Amino acid sequence: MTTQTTTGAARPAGRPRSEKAEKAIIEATLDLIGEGNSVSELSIEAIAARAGVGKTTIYRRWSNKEDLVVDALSSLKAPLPQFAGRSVREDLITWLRVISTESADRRGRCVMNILNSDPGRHPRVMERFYELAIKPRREAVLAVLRRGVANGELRPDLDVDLAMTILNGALVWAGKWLDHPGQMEGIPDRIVNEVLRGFAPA
Amino acid sequence: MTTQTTTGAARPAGRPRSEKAEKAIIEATLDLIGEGNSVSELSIEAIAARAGVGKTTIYRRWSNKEDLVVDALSSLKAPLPQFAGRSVREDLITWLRVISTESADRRGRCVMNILNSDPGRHPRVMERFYELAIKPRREAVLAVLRRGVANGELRPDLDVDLAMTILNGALVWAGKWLDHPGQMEGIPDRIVNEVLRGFAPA
DNA sequence: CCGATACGCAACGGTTCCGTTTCATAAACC
DNA sequence: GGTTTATGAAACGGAACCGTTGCGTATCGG
Repeated sequence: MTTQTTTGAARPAGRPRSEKAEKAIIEATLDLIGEGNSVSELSIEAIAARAGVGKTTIYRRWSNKEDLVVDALSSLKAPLPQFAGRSVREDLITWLRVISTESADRRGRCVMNILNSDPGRHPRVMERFYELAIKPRREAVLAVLRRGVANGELRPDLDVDLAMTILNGALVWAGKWLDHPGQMEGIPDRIVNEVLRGFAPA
Repeated sequence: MTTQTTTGAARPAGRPRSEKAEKAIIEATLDLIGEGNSVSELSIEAIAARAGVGKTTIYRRWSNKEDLVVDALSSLKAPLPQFAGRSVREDLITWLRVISTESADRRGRCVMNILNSDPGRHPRVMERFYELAIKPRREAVLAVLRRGVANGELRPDLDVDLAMTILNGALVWAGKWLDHPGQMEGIPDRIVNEVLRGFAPA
């Protein structure tokens, strides 16, 4: 039994694990996902090489690839979009613009690539990812829609869940079939306008 | 110089290529795609094993994996859905129901898996696939929407392209986030109803 | 300094897949 | 029968990656 001077968990003897290496590994993982690699296509060797790290350093921290990916995705806490609240229309446009804009940076591409991957393939990864990156925002947007139902901006019998599926699905689908990001320019506004008015004449 | 008794292309001497083997190879390829394998994940060895065929037989016909996949997808000519034409609402519901139903069989799953794959990864495959399986149906549905605009069922200033993106995107997105196929039951009807009426009150 | 642990690196044996070659056999034509 | 081509099976060398091990070095606490 050694003398214990500090309270709390005993610090193990020897060289401590490198924070820098850990960051580099997670960054490398996110880079590779952002570049379009599916979870199945990720290889520990590629991650180690990209991070400038030995494979040992990875295996010492994570026992398998999925655990690593789950931890990497945990660093993708997306900030909740700030809704002005002046109108539901405005907030929904803001929401779609946020998605659209974020798809340009690395984190956004990560999110999109994971979203577009087969959910049945890596259930633990998807579950964690959903809780972390999707659910909070989903709740926030649902609140906007419910506010609209409550204050008469939206139909009282609107299915807010389905409404959100329509909005998100439309934007993602649009992004998938446009070659150049520039074409996404006015899409959020146009989608919101069309679905608010409806396709049928007044 | 040999005597030429038949007209047309000279039949080469020797054993002819087996039609059966060719079919088996393509079926095996579609099976594997339908089971969720991306094009990158397909391996010639797995295809050969599944088809009960030697690798030689594959390499003799296709010089690379993409050529094989392109040919395999060519056998997926989706029949155009038959629209009753009584109303645009009805035809759009029919359309979404067709997609939804087809997602259950192997060909449909193939289509969905290819659609959900990264378009930038195998451009030749995607291009061919779009021309073959997407474009014709897209044109047919656009015709339905234009008919609606012309006869007053839809708003005269409706953006039919965007409208179709919204419909398809919503359905695909809904299918992605439902675990059991049974939950898709009334989704097509509900989507069409919501987007025709619009989220805003009349 | 010493013991303990982590580090990057290189190498290991094992697996999967690549694209090619060899082989005995099968199926067409003359 | 003889020629020619295709077939399935097996094996090749090579590549990528797996998860592990050993090595020399670096970095902590005592």
